[in-house]
Amino acid sequence: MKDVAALAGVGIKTVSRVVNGEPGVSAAMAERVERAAEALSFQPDLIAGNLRRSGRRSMSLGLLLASVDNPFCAAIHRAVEDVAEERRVAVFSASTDEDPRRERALVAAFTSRRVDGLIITATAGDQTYLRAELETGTPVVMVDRPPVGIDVDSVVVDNVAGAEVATAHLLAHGHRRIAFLGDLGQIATARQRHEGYRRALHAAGVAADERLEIGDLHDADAALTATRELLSAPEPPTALFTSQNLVTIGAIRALRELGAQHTVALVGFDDFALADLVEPGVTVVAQSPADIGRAAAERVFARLADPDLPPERIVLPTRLVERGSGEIAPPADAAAGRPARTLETVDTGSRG
Amino acid sequence: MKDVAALAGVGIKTVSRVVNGEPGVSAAMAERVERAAEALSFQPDLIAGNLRRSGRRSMSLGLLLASVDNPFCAAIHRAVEDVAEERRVAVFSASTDEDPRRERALVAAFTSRRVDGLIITATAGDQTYLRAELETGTPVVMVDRPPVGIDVDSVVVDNVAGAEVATAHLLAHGHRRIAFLGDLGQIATARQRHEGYRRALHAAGVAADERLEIGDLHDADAALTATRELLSAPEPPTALFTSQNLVTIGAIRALRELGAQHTVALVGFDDFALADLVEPGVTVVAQSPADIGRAAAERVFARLADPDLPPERIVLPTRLVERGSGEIAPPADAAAGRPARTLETVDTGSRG
DNA sequence: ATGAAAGCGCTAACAT
DNA sequence: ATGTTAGCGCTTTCAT
Repeated sequence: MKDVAALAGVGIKTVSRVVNGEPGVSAAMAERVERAAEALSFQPDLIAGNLRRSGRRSMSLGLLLASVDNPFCAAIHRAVEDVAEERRVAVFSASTDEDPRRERALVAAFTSRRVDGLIITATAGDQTYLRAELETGTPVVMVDRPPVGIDVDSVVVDNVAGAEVATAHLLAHGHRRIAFLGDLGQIATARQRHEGYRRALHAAGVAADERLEIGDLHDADAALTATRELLSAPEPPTALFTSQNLVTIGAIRALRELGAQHTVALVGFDDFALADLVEPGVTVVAQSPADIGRAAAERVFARLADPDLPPERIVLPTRLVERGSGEIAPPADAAAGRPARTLETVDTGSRG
Repeated sequence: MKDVAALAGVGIKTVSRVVNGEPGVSAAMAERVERAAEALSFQPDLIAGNLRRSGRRSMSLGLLLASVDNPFCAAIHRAVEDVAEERRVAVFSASTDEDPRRERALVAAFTSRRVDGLIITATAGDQTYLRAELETGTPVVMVDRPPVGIDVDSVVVDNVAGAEVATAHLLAHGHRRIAFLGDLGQIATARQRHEGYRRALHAAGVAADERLEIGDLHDADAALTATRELLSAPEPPTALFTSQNLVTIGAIRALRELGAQHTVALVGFDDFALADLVEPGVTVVAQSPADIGRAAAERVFARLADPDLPPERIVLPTRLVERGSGEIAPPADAAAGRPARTLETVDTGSRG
């Protein structure tokens, strides 16, 4: 900038004015400065500028996801990017792999770069370590999972209700032995989905059977093994409720391996690509990750504009998508001793 | 930092030393400074620090993808992140949506933030606009597609060879009417895959039929429509070669819609999740996006360490994965007038 | 309309 | 072992 000023034979402040399109510069002068800037292929240093600029914004945002490589996270990512881009804000992203220590390290990495806001998929434990950030006024929004130990904005779906709908759907189709395949117990949404499953069983007067409830499945392989074992046990389930993307896929692999995909019913939490193309199509309780991401990013900017906003909990809807796997009836002999079709006509009222 | 120095009753430089773990500070002093820093919950400003620090690194990297939301791109993204994280470098990412203007704007957004390196999936046209960046010494690595108009590092796969293998595979199974479904013509890899397709046909002595070559398909819907039309034409193809992820998925939808998934053969370029779970499994020429991303990121850091490295073109292998859809033989009457099984025993030699 | 000086939060170079 | 001064590239404030 100094060089540009020298070349144009003007003061450094005039260059600053021209570059930032500030008023108070004659056309002739602006022209001259622009030519000099062009000649030196000058590009203003946004970082240095914001060091002194009022508001002291870095025009960047930090996004913490389970993994940028996970389709659910990636959809959130894209929505956040789109909202940020409109405001000329760049986004840093990183993957926690569900490791609380990584989460803290990455937050530190972002805050030391003075991001204007933080969007976080919390991993576990609590987020009290964010207190310092909150005091400096940095907006923090939790996505997908609720905050623990701090009172900040969050964007979540009603996991309990979604899981209840999924389970009720299977009950309505006559199932009584419904297995629950859950993600890591440390993940809040995994626990909530388990809770919804239990509530639905209870509401239908079906006793929970702990042998049918498997947790701590974080990838497709673990889910495959667990499903295989479940189905080869003495009293196998007639239906599965899988509480997450990868778990659903693992379960599908196991069902196909056993040739049981047309006899054992399946409802998954989370939609995924090609869910309609496998045979049978996979019935899911879908979330809209793009909506989650957009809402979170918008909340960051809203709070940046008005720091006094009270923390808000934004709850987005889930939606049951019937594709076949969830509408399979139990075998005639499976519900022996119980009125198998009692709930057949119950409407879960959850579409849309 | 000033405040910390004041509270600890020391000079500002001592604080700097303690914070950065530089030698030459007595244990007692360090202890005192650390306590003061803790009390004020001081977090060093990495950006301000790097303003003066020798080397002048921002410890950040810019990654330009077609879309962060695309599984292929997301896999690259994750690999880049992992390499960068080891070096305590944060990564900015953004999506071009194949728009050259967006590409330029996003590069500008990154360079104005003084990223230490740029990894770019070029969209179209040429990248001469990057000249200025290159002169400042910023490492630029092109991923997935070769650079145009500039001589920089790149990490690509041999698309021509991969497409040739895919097409030869179909030819070897007796097909003579093989359709090509390609991505946007502006995309270099789309053109290369088309070239490989043509070469394979030529090598087998099969005349190209332009009615079987459809281009400019960028999403699943476009591919679905195109496939539907191809298959309902007078002389439909007996096999399809789809040159990209989403195009493959669109084609699968069309095949199922027409009930033709077990009669029309299909080989896709790019692997995708659940390719093995649809019926029949989808035969693909797979790339390894994680390897691509890792190689690109490593190249950035290598060039950062030694700016005089000559630009290198890193070519990664593709691999044919047979899953069923590519091994379907043409109907007995399809090859009328031609020696349908001549190439049956040709080994493409491309596995691994 | 234009420019000089001070300073953003920090590190480099050089004292002491 | 510790502190002082200058200055990174820019914007602010205040003068002209």
